[in-house]
Amino acid sequence: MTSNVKEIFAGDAPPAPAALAAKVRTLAPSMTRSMQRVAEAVAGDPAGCAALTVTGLAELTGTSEATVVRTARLLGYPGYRDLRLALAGLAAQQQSGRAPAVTADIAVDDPIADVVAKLAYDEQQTLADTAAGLDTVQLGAAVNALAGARRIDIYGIGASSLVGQDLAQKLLRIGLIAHAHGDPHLAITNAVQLRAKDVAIAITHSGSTGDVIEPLRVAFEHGAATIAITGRPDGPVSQYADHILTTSTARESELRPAAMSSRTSQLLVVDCLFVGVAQRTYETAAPALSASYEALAHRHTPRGSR
Amino acid sequence: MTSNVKEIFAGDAPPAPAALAAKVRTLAPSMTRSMQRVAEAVAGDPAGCAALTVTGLAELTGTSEATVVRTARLLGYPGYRDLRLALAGLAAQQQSGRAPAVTADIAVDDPIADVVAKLAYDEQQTLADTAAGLDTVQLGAAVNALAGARRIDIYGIGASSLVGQDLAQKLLRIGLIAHAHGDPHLAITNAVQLRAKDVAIAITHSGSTGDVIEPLRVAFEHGAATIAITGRPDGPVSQYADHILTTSTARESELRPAAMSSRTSQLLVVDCLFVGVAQRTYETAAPALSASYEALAHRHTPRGSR
DNA sequence: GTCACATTTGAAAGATATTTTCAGGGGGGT
DNA sequence: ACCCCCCTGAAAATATCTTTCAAATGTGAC
Repeated sequence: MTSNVKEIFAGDAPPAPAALAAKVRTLAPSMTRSMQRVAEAVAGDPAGCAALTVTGLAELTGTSEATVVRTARLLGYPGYRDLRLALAGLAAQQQSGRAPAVTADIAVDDPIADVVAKLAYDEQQTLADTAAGLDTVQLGAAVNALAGARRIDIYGIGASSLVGQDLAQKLLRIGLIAHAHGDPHLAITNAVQLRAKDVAIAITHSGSTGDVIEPLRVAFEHGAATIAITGRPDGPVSQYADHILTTSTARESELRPAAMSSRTSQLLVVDCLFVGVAQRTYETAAPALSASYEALAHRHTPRGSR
Repeated sequence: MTSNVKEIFAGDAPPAPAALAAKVRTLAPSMTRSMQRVAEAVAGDPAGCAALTVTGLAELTGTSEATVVRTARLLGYPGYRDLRLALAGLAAQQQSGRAPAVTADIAVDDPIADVVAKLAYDEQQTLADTAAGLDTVQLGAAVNALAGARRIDIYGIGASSLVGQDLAQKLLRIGLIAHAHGDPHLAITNAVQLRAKDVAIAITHSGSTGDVIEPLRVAFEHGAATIAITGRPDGPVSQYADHILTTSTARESELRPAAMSSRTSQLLVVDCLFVGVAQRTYETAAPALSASYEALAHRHTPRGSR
């Protein structure tokens, strides 16, 4: 047990996960020259070495396969194959570690990969914020109103109009009578028809979009239950809303208009409403959901279905 | 470039690091039964599988070595060896990183607070998967095509129609000529007008929505650049797409229809396209962006606007 | 300075693991 | 019920990894 380093480590160390760099430093002194070259390469560029075969690494370091294997053994692995796996793991960890560079604003010269990462991160953040800030009592009340509604009118303009359409589509699919209005005049004309047992929903990020507030006011005054989905719960729209659902406001930048995160936020709220209503009306919703799915099936060409 | 998934991925995607779970879900539908077993094992226990040899994994899944290799290829790796390395990386990331907060399906009797939490979590997951699985090379090419386009036509039906409208709205706002078509017949009628320098975009989660594929085919045959945003890159729609942008597929349940996560995924892709184009055309886009913002200001009642 | 010994090193043989080939079998369509 | 196509796994072919062994190199003693 004198000079054989291999024996010192025998049996004790399960292959090292991330302690590899440290182990290299620890053991370097006890290594022969060519082994040190290998260890150095491995510690210096785990990702690159993980991509190499024994022969490749041997050539890169100007040594032989045997030396590479000996080095792997010395580091505590049964063979080169296992060292390679550990190397891949290490590389992945290192890479994921330096991820949080994405918090910065999107710049004009950002490579496309950064844009993807930053957008995804921002939207995830928006979702978390929205979920955290959503008042479940208000949400529950809104769901109740919707579940028993005779008719549902939804008002939204611009980007919010699409969110309204999304909600209307979903509610229709579970058998409710919902309509999304894009045109402010038609919206008001229709709002006049509403009465108790009906529900009106206004979607406006700013909380002060006149074209959306007006129809909600009319609905409110005619006795319908009213819901506001807005990022400004203190805005004018709230005057006429029985239930206020707050969406989150994320910082915006030139290349990332507010419309993006408000849309994400609004959609989450809308999904929550939908699922809540679907739960409440499960008896009728379940068959309706599968029915609409079946009806669409023939619209898809058979190929690629398996 | 028809139905061969291998070719679709050839050359473009360097083996995925953390996108693996997402990729498994994306490609699972196009897999054969035994391949699915392998993919399932791999996605379910990356660490465990990384420790296995081809033969071991074949035995574990009750299949043959050949099938394991085939699965690895389908997932975008040159062979099993490389899949194994990626697996080791994934395992390392998982272990070092986050708690794998398991999300149960949304149940009928879930309290509303749980619904909010689960939906938010699922959508965050969808975003992460989409970002990880998005091919930035394809994305860059698509952005290039859009940035120089004379005219842009967008096809989407049902839920995807809203995504198309969202994209059209955004592109219009930075001075591009974009139109989202909801009606299949009008879409085809318009597609005939397209020629080189024009871009056609088809949005379909299933990749096999005839009403969307047809106009894309027409556009393709008239020499327009074509982009497909789909969850099934091996689907029929890809035949006529110069650039394929893959959206992620999340598991769905009765109360959480696939439409929800596919919409989230599609919107992220669309946002990436938009920001990419805005970067590329910054000179004209920047003034256009602020101009449209100013134009809207008077539509908001003064109170609560700041 | 030279010899003897111990140690390191790489070439090549040997053992595993991976990939490819190919023929039999099962499922879906007509 | 039949046929065709495509999936599937056994086995051959190849690549990769491991071991062996002899030559080369360095080290210390005389």
